[in-house]
Amino acid sequence: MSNINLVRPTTFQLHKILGTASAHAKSSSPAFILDDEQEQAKRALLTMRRGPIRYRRNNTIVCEGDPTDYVFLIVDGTVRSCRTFHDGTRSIVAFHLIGELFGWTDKLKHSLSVEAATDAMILFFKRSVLLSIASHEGKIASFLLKATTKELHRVQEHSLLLSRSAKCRVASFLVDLSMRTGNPKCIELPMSHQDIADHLGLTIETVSRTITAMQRSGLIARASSRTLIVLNRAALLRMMN
Amino acid sequence: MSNINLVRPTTFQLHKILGTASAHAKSSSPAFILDDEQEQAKRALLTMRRGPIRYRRNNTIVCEGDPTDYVFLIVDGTVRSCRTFHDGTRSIVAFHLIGELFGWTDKLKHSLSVEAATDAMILFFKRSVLLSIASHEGKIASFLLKATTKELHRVQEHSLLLSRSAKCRVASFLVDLSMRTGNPKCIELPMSHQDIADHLGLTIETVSRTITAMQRSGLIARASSRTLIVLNRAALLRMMN
DNA sequence: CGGTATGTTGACAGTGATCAAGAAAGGTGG
DNA sequence: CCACCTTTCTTGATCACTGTCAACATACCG
Repeated sequence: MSNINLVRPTTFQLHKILGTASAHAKSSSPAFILDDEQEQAKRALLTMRRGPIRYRRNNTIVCEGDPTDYVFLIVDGTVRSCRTFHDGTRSIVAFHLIGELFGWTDKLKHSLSVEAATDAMILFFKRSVLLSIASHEGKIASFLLKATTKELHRVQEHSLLLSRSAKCRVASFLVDLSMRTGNPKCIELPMSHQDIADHLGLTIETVSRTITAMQRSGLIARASSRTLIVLNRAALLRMMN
Repeated sequence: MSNINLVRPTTFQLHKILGTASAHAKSSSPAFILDDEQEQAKRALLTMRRGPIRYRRNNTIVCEGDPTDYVFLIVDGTVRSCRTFHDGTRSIVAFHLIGELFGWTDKLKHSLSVEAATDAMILFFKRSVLLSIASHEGKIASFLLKATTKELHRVQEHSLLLSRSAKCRVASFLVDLSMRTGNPKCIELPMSHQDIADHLGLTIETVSRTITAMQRSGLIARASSRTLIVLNRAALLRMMN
């Protein structure tokens, strides 16, 4: 774990983040934790936080094989969970955006590396403490279970994506990203094309060609190098099949 | 949910299954639930079971879109979690073997279909009941969290597999299956080649060719149409990279 | 024993990878 | 603000892995 820089966030920021996380969780599922329980869970979490620590782009937050002492919450930025194979190829299992909790496991060692895809601020929670609190605090247990369940859904959908065509993969990725960031019309890519390629099981050339093709067909336009404008959402959705 | 036949299992069978499930969970992770808590969790689960129901091979247990009223435990057989796309292609996200709990979600509707890959016996647990018990019974909450975490790990590894070569995918699948069934030397395939192909994002022809190639290289032998003998495990592991 | 489902093998085609070159973007120091 | 350098992205030509189509073989089952 290589901590580049240590920054104290304002209490306002923390509450904003945790608020974002729970609001997000609530909207996509039936009543799972009551609102006052959410509040209690939040307060309990805040008292046991460590950090946040600031990471520069492409720095490693944890390596594969590191002990699973901490769970992470993204205060700012985008991170990638990935593995680099012996032949040098890399696969990115998931991107995690602002407000998301990740890195939970019941293993002793992390099975994936976690790296900052952009400059990022990360809050740390000691896993053992989280676990012991969860054992007698139903709200924390529910919070953990919900975060894990949501992550499971996300990875399931991603695994389904990987056996489809390059066009479908890129279209799905862009639509999904626009949904997650909450702006369906304008897609700000926080990661490089290489990161996208490694996430979709494609090469950077194929990603580039696919996006260029979408542009030529009038589905999207480029506002800047990493900002896409959705011109024909219906056609984009059709491309996902 | 189409229940073909209803069979009452012996108490012996039930305890065997739940015993298997917890022994399995225990071996692959650090102390998470104490043993007596495991026992209590088991007993609590047993009192709220429904079924088991018997399903014939290829019958549907739940359809994508069905309400998520129940969570499932496999008493016997192998099931597949899958999705069929508009163009008729099918992808299998995961196979679930005897003793595994699956189908947990925080959504209102199942996002995947669940089908019997072999004749199977399934125990049902009402999700709402499980959830309300979990809110004040730490053991059940831990049980659920652990099952979900384990499933998340499995799907993560699978998504990593899908961006690798056909040879690597098939080799990894066979090795993984031999580990899960607990017999590293003899692989009894409970599912068809078509199922394997749909799981690995390949065609049935490629799966067939790859297995034939392994046989010709002396890595494996065929005892019967669906039973493989591992002759050179080291080479098989090397093929996984 | 015959019929259907499942698996195997070959010939060929296509999607996406690889290799290579160049263009654009971003960052740094003068 | 510009020159310079590095990183990232784009585009083209070619290749290879895996898919497609077709025919046949084998297993399974009433």
